[in-house]
Amino acid sequence: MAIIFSRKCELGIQAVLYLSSVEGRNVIPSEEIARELKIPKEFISKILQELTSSGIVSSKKGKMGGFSLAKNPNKIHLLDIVLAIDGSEIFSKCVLGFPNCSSETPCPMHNTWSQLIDETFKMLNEETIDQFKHKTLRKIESLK
Amino acid sequence: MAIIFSRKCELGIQAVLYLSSVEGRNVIPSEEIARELKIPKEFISKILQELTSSGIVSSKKGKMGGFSLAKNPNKIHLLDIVLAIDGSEIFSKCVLGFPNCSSETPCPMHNTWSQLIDETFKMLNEETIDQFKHKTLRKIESLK
DNA sequence: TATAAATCAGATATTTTTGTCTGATTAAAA
DNA sequence: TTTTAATCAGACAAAAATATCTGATTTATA
Repeated sequence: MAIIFSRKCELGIQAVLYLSSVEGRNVIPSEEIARELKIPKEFISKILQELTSSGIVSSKKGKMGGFSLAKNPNKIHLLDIVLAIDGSEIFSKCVLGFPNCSSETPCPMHNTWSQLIDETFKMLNEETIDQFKHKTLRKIESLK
Repeated sequence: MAIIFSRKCELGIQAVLYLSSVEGRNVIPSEEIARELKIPKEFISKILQELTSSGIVSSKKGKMGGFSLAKNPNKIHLLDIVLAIDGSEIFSKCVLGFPNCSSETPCPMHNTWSQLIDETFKMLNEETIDQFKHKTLRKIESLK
């Protein structure tokens, strides 16, 4: 099966969007994120640990601890999360899997594909997570 | 890691492009395809079997047997190969992995992503493999 | 008709991804 | 100061994707 982002990346984005959508609270325990997004607690806390170490999320240990965004949501781009979890390979890798694909020795699909990937990159790089707040709230609601 | 097409799909496209690029020969044994594309013979013949059963490639058993395209290369679209191997999920699946994503209950990225996926679909659906012949020949050459 | 060269089917092995568990550590609050 | 509720690290388990192996079958040709 073809996929775009790894499952970890999908859930990482979901969790960051969730953190950006809750207002007036300091930190959110992973139990709540898991419950609201209907995903396993252990898995999402693993992912949030990764995002903590890459500086997108920050964590507070101990009782009353949990996770929060490490910076202003208008400074967090979707691209940051994708790069932190899935890396940059998707933007450089040959779509047909040829080992030495480049503009010098392009694969048959190289040019057409580059355009699509460039657009995707731009979108992920331009969109910041604060732009999704209302959409996220609606989506969380629809999961109930 | 993020991916677009599965490895099987990448190699399936490579193999079909290879078959479309050889001229004046009836069938090509998987050993030759594997050698030219520098990939394992057993794996590519497994993939070609799948493409045979979906009518894109045809096979001839026994001595002097091998694989060939089942139809005119200007009738084979990239999309055909993708659908045969990876299925259609990539075109309908929620990019953030939400279970119930649709235009009624869209995820935050739904609209932006739909546009990119539509463009990708169009490209795969419009391009036929005969259009890649010269590019394929050059690429094969670069692998040597 | 025997041999050689190929596909093909199914089983098995390996690797990667996904998900779970356990226990250590931390910090708030009773 | 003890209990409780949380992160965090690392090991482990399960599932999926990727790759290999074996042997049966098919067919051309010597």
